[in-house]
Amino acid sequence: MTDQRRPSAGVARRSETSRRAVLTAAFELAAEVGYAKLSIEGIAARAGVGKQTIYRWWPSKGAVLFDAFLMFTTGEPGEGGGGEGGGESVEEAALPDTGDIEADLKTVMFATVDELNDPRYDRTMRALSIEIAHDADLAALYAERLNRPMRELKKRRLRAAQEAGQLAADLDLDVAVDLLWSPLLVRWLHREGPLTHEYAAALVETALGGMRP
Amino acid sequence: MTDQRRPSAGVARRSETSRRAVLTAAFELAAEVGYAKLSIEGIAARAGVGKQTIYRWWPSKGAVLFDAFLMFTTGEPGEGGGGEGGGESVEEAALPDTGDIEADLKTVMFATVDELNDPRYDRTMRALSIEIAHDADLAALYAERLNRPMRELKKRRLRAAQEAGQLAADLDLDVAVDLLWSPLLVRWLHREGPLTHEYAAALVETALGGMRP
Amino acid sequence: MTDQRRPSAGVARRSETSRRAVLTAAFELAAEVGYAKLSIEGIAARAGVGKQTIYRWWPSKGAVLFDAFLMFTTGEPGEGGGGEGGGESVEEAALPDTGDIEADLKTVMFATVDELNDPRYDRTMRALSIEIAHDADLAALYAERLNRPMRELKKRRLRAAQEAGQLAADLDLDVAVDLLWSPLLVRWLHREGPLTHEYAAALVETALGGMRP
Amino acid sequence: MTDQRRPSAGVARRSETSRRAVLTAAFELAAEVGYAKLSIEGIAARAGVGKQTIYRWWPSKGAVLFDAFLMFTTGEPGEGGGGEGGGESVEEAALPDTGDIEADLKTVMFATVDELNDPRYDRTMRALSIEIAHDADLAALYAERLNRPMRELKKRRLRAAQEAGQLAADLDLDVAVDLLWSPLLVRWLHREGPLTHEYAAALVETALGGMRP
DNA sequence: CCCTAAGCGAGACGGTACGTCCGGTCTTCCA
DNA sequence: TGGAAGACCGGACGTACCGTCTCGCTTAGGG
Repeated sequence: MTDQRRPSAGVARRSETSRRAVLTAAFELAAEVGYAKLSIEGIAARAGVGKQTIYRWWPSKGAVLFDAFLMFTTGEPGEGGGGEGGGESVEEAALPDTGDIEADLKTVMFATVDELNDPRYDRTMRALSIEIAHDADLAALYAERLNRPMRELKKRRLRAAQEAGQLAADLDLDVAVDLLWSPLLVRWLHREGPLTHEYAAALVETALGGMRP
Repeated sequence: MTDQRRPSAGVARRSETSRRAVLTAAFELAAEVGYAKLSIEGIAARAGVGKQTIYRWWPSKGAVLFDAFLMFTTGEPGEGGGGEGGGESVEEAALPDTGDIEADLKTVMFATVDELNDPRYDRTMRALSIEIAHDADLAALYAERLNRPMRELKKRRLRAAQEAGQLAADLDLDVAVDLLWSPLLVRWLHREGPLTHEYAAALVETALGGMRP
Repeated sequence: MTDQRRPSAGVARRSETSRRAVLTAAFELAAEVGYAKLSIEGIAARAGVGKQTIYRWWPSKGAVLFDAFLMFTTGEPGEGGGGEGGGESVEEAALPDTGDIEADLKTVMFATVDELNDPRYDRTMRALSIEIAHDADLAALYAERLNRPMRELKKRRLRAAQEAGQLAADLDLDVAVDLLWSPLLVRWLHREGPLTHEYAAALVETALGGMRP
Repeated sequence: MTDQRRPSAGVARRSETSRRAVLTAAFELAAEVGYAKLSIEGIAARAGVGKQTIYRWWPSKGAVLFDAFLMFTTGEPGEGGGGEGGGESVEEAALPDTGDIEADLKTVMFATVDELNDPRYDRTMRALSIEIAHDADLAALYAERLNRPMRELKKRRLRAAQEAGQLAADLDLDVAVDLLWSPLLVRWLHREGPLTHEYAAALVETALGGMRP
């Protein structure tokens, strides 16, 4: 997000306490009140922190929210590039692989559906989504730090299936991932209909088999 | 949005002039400054209208934006009144049908891609999308008045292909529509990558043929 | 206030019902909510009258209040010049005359004190006073229609005392009236101290006897 | 008005610059446009200050006006802080004392008359008077901070005359002050007649000599 | 006895100001 | 020197009234 973490050298002593207080407050407020009423003023107050402390370390409300999300989702580190110590949880994770790609995809997508149906996660994720939608910088950050690792995981599972001959050898895995997950996201974000396991299953089946007879 | 048009009875009717001025101002401002700087105060000023006139007839900034979009997209009516005079443009329209479903889908999706790449349309549509994402009422309105007609059109073309034996007889057309268009929307809204004809073509081909070998 | 009453000729038929409803509403609202929250909108609503009916017949909020005061204070007529039929109540009234000017003055001033201490009268009169203080036109009207008759009454009693040799022959009665009543008004309007009979009595005694030894 | 000036403790202290800008703007605007068009919005704009800065430190428009009047009338301090540094100008002042109470009173009252006839002073003072008339809190403040010192000055001169045997030994000086000045105020505020030196002279003479023969 | 013009209630309109909230910046003190 | 505290300017929020302006309706003349 920002630079910081000039390890020793000059001086630089960002308060870890404040950082965590801000991110925690942001995350909780997002879950409680949603995007519309989420204010930097409110975050600072809830965190017991001066507003300047937020402005000093984050460029925008979305950036705070993003870091908060990162902290509570992946291991911890939040933002500093430093950390090979934190991202591991994502790196080490893997999608289930029972050998049956259709079943495994359904398992994962059902989990996504359940998550999006949880009000707390819904509000947080919705707030983040909205920030991303109108802040290109944040979108890039999101793509790189949150979306890319997730997409890698998905592609890894698809690649395994491909190598097992269950998917077409010339399948573009990025397109495949979009084909499966995007409809879920759109239906959720724009509330175009109920987000059910049935819908997710239909997506998997249709995407796998294709629309042709 | 609102009802109005109690033809006689009470009295004092809504000013059509003001209504159009507001919607025009909203549409133009959204295209010019984007969501973040779109204010009711600004719309009122640009429209030469008292703020109360906006608050009187629309429940939220998003509702104004929605009506503006509706007015400039479909024929006219916006919300009240006209009735059977306006919705026709959408109803009467139809997707191209050359007999080749793959080619026709690409044609339509290329057009969508081009639209989303146009900065003016991008800003307007993005503003509307964001409003929809955090206003369930507006989302319902959008689903009903803007999304449903478009989806009907798409499904009509798919149904024709289905009847011609080019698509599976048991294909769920709603799922099919989502499969094709959602990835476009997500990539656009979250700026996950360049929105190109190539990408759209890949989507069509993969969705039609399926991911399996 | 206004002209109206072109008896026949064109047409002109002001609704007496509305006039009274407006004045009653104004008077009651002034007594209930005081000057600060007294609005033409509120008066119209309470009177069940269109705002235009007020703007048509009165030039200002103060004018309405003035007429209301006039109607509920002196007999009735309100404003139309027509009426030699209404002012009589004031004309016919007279201050008490027991032959003892000091006692009589105290009686009258005690009554004034009591009136000003009554919350309902206080609020109404205060609202009117404030309007008068920042509207020269209204001030002129007030001086002519409400203040002058009252002053005449007072001067009449003083003149009687003067003729009876109880007051100096060369006493300027207007100055005398001011000397007696103004301190009461100022103390009341600016809340400079408690408005008591004692204070009124002291005023009368000092004014009569003078400040010299 | 307000307290403030917690010298150390918390932090962030009030801007003296803003305070003076607000009071200056209020004073000038009151003199220029009068009570009716005096708005907090206007004061803030003219002072180059955020509205919140006014709302933060003053409870009402009248309070601002009062402080403005205080600052431009007595030395300076306005309300908070300074303390013993400001009130002196009034304390040290004194009414003229030539030994002739009648002449001295006329001198002072002529000055008052001239002041009230000055349009700038008239508008300012009228605005303040009106605010006082409908705000009891402000009235108390006014009585204490502006009226009391002035009254003290007047009583001091009257007391000197009393000790010199020119006034009755048992004269209530407060009543005497009211007797002399209130008629001036009422005639001015309600515009009951021309405010002339003649009128003031008549007041002094009548009050001194009494109404009796 | 109808016709017509007014007054009427209702209330929308373009505006101004209200008092509040928040965004970002700046300043002061403490640790 | 980073951080808490919070004042500051700016500007949008949503509300309340202002004074003006249609609307249809009602009603009282004059034809």
